Amino acid sequence: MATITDVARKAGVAISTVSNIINGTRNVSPETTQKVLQVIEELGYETDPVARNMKSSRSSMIGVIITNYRRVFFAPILRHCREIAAAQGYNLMCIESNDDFSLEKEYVKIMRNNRFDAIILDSVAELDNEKYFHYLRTLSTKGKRIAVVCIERDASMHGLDSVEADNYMGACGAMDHLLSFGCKSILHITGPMNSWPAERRAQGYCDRIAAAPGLKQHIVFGDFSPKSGYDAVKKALLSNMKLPFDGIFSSNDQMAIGAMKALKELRVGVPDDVKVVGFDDSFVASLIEPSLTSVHVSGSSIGSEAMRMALERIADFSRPARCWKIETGLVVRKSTDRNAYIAQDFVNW
Amino acid sequence: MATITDVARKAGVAISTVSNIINGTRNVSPETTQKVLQVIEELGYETDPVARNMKSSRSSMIGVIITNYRRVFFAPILRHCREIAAAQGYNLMCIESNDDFSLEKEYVKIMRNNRFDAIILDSVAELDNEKYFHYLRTLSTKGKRIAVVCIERDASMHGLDSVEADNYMGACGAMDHLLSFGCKSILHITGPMNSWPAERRAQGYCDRIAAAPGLKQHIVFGDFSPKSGYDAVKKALLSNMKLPFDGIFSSNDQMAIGAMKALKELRVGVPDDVKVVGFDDSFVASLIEPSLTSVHVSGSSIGSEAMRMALERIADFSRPARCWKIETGLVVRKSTDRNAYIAQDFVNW
DNA sequence: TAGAATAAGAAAAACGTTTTTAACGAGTAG
DNA sequence: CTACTCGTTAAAAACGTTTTTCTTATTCTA
Repeated sequence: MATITDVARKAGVAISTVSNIINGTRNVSPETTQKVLQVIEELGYETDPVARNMKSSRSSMIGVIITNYRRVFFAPILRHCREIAAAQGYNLMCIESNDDFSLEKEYVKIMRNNRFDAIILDSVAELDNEKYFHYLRTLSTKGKRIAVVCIERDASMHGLDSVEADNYMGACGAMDHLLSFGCKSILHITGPMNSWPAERRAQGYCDRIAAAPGLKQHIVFGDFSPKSGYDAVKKALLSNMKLPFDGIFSSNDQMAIGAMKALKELRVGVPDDVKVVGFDDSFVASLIEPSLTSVHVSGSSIGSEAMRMALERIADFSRPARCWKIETGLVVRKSTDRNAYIAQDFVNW
Repeated sequence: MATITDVARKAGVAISTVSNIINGTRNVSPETTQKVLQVIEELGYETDPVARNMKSSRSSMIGVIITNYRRVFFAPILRHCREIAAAQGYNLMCIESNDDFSLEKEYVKIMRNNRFDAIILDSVAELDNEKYFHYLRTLSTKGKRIAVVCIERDASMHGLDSVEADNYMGACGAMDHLLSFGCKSILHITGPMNSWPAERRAQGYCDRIAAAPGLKQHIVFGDFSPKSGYDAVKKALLSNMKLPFDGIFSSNDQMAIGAMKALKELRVGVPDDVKVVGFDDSFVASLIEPSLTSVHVSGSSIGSEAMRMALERIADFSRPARCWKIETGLVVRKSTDRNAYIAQDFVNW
């Protein structure tokens, strides 16, 4: 591997001159530039990113920490993060925390120590974990500055840029949809306890139940996995002789599908006996039969907005933190309305 | 951030002594060790990985390049890669090439320049791309040594460690299964052209068709996306009045599910009119209705074996390259056999 | 035309480590 | 008592950049 020294020597100029040409740091005469560029070409020289990082504390790397690769929801987020980052010369590096806070912290530290320029973080931390969020905040304030953007939660009160889908309103919309069919008993299958979106969705459920005269909460705890949705229904149905609910609002699609699987095994009709609504509108929603009504969350928007925020933050660390809310929208399919039809459904997959 | 110099000064020893203690490079007297360790604790010193990398060309990072996050198949691979790597103190960093060879090359280069210690690579390169594989080979032979392990293809003839599912035999098994039901016309939906597993699976299909008296090839090209499976069936059925096939062998589950969706819309019964077999046995296979018969490929084995190979390679760059074959197995579900039953199906999800 | 301002390039100092080489006693053998 | 090894520790040289400071030559202004 040729080094900058080799280039300088072969071109007969000083090292600093080569550096200035590469980075456009200072004026260099056209002739010198020309010659150096040619030598760089000849030698196939590439700047060593590690040495550059060492000296300038820029790595050109942006890290994304997601909770779980199994959640198909993350695919479009990562895709768009990468695309936006690449357009500005940044390289994406992704890791999964496996819903484990200590693993998340470990990777944040690794990225900090390696001077990543930004971190897009889908955290599982409690939102009132003052100490942790303060620590995250220091990453963008003290010394080497690392832009931190939270996704799927609003951490702007902690001084962190955030991008979040409007999970609460999405849940309300889903509930309104079920209620509009006259559902009298709606089961909610939650996500894992440490998921902020899951918490917001549950809150929407609770509020709508509270506002509907005569309706009672019926909650089963899940963990976003299909199996937990399946188990939730099996459990609820085994303990009762007659059908204890006529609607299901699931905190994500994958559990909703598990739930529908269980219903089918138990010969319960969807949407006739039970109407089911999922969340995320991930690709599986349009694939299964009956297709799944779901709250659409634009992963691509989350990904690109989060990355845009990160890049803006890198450009200016002084502006105040913002939270970008992404609108959700209900996509009605056959799991609630047997006549629903969407022309170009799952066209993106 | 405290540096090693701060530690040395405060402990009243030389920098090299501190380094030796941290890395266990040389004997240091117990008293000195004790004192230095204490100072490290007090100062909260952490070794700067960038500086270490600069000097020693070890980054403690292992990169994984997968083709596409949308393929749910990758989740367990990544999970297990991370776990095995973490046990030895390595950090995983993952990126998707989006099935794009130039992007793949770019990321290989980035990982090389950043001195990643190993790269687990799901390449989309043509297997006869001598130049590229030779380049990959040089990464582990010349200068700074980077262990390269290919997954989902056998690149051992190019001197690269490989881990690969036995896609060919898996495909043969799937075909034998369909043939055992007396299927007379089997449609194959392929994966993308640049996917080696897809190529092997197609080869298994072709060979079994050739060996079966009176059967003809019937191939539609897909790209692993559900939509392409859906389109494949729609196209095949629109052009014919009567059902042109009684079996479908799809190169992955996601296309098989798209195909089944199309069949359902066209009121074709599965498994009665058409029997469907997928590949990968991903979590969606057990979720849909009817559940999907699929060739099981252990993503967890691929992930952990690949990482193990990488770690062994790091420990010894001289041994010859190997290819580890992962056995596949058919998981029979209701898309081929209406009476199939699996007790703890999709228990892992 | 003297003196200052400007431009281009060179030299050198860092960044925080690892690793090689050197230094210094103390113990041991001849 | 010299010479040698051995066990510790210190000193210094890298690793490949960026960036600050220093030269030198050239142009501009009064």
